[in-house]
Amino acid sequence: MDEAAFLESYDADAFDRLSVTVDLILMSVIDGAPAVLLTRRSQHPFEGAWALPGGFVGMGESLDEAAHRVLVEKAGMADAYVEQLYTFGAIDRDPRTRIISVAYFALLPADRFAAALKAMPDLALAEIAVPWKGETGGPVEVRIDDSDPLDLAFDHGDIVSLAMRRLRGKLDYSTVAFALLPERFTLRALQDVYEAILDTKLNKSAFRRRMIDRSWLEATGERETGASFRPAELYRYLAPQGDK
Amino acid sequence: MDEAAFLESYDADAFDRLSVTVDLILMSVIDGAPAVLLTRRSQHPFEGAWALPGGFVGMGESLDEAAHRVLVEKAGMADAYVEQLYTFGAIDRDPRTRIISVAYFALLPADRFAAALKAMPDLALAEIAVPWKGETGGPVEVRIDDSDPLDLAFDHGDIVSLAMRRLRGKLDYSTVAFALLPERFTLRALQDVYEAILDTKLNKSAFRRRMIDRSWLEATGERETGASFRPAELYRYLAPQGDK
DNA sequence: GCAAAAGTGTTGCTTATACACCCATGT
DNA sequence: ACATGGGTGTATAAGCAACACTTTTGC
Repeated sequence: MDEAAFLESYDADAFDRLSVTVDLILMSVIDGAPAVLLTRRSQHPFEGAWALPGGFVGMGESLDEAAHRVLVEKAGMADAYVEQLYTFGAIDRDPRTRIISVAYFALLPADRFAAALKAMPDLALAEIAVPWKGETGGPVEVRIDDSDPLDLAFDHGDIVSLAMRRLRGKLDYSTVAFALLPERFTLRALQDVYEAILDTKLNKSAFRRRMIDRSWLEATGERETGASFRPAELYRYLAPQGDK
Repeated sequence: MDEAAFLESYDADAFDRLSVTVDLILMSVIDGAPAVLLTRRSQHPFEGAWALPGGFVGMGESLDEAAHRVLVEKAGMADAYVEQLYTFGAIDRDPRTRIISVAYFALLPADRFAAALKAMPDLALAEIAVPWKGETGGPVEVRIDDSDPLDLAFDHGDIVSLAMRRLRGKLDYSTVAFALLPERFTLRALQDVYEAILDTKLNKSAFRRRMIDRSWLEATGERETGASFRPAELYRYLAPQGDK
């Protein structure tokens, strides 16, 4: 049998087929704290509980395409920095049937949420707190408006914890922080993002030098307005170019 | 309708269901070079081509369980350090039907391959070469016995490239290197692993100090035998304990 | 004694931290 | 003028690479 004939006669049902979803961890830094976008479930299972926005992956779309579709349809965002996080595949993670979830995490500047929150009333922003002072893993706490820590639907609490860990881990050696800021920003705003995610105070001059030496930044020559003190210079993120 | 009734009536076919596989990147360092275990395909598609060992995920097993099953059945290994790498979900990555693949990468000491290679004649070890001298991504070259670079089946070339990049990235800040060495090893052997993966020469004394300062290592007091020169001390990996 | 590799010490450079100080703006 | 945060310089400490050197074994 040649390959064409083989493919012609291939039976896709010879092996089990599973339901596959993508779930989105849409993160930002808001008022000095990391935050994640949640949606209130309107159906069973976990009706009324808070969950990550997600959706089933269709036959005709890649995983990345599905993630972008969910970003638009369920989270009300036009676009964002999106990156695959991890795939969750425990047998009983969903009470309905066997469902595998590919988690994507997305980063957005704080101001990008306003429109979506207004348009879609089942969405809310939750603050993430990292109770473990050390570096290594452990669950995080998620709160909406200073509530008690929420129990998220499914294994979404684990997913958010992993996303938070990944964000911390990538902060220093990658450019993820810039995805959390508007196009122009001050070095102080950049440092605030770092401090919120790492939950520490950083030294001002050391931070400035490190950032400028990396040459990921370009001074625009423009300055902040409206402050009642010396206005700070606005910087812009420079995508790495030569990369050698 | 309450939740029990909802679950009772849930139709798992309301959404598309996809075929899901796990593919294993079984890596080691052999004769001073990174290596990966490949299997020769005996069926269409890509009959005769080299591919990663893999298998379909069944309804009744988690992704991690499926990865371990493939490790045993397809790669002939009893156990190994295994970690999820990435999930590949392009629409046409498999000519048969829509198949999503969750890639796991596994690390083993060089001597653990001999038995499997003998017992399963369709397996082979391929050497990985990293042609790009810089840090960032790019495809790697895979060779069996000094052949020309192989074209692997499916998108397995991309998968191996990503695995190699991940291995490099994790080397410095994690303990993956110890998974590539036997239980007792010399500091020279450890340095050889680092040099093979990073494809650079490292400074001896700086390397020794760095490793010992990390306190991941314990001197056993025993020494190498059989060398015609000063025998080196044997060390053992100490799993991080307090972790604080 | 010689070859070969283990193992140590010293020096200098690069990078991070602490802290003091000056600068520019609105009130 | 002064309060406030932006921005810069310097001094000290920590970490790392280069290199020379000493030690221990088999032959």
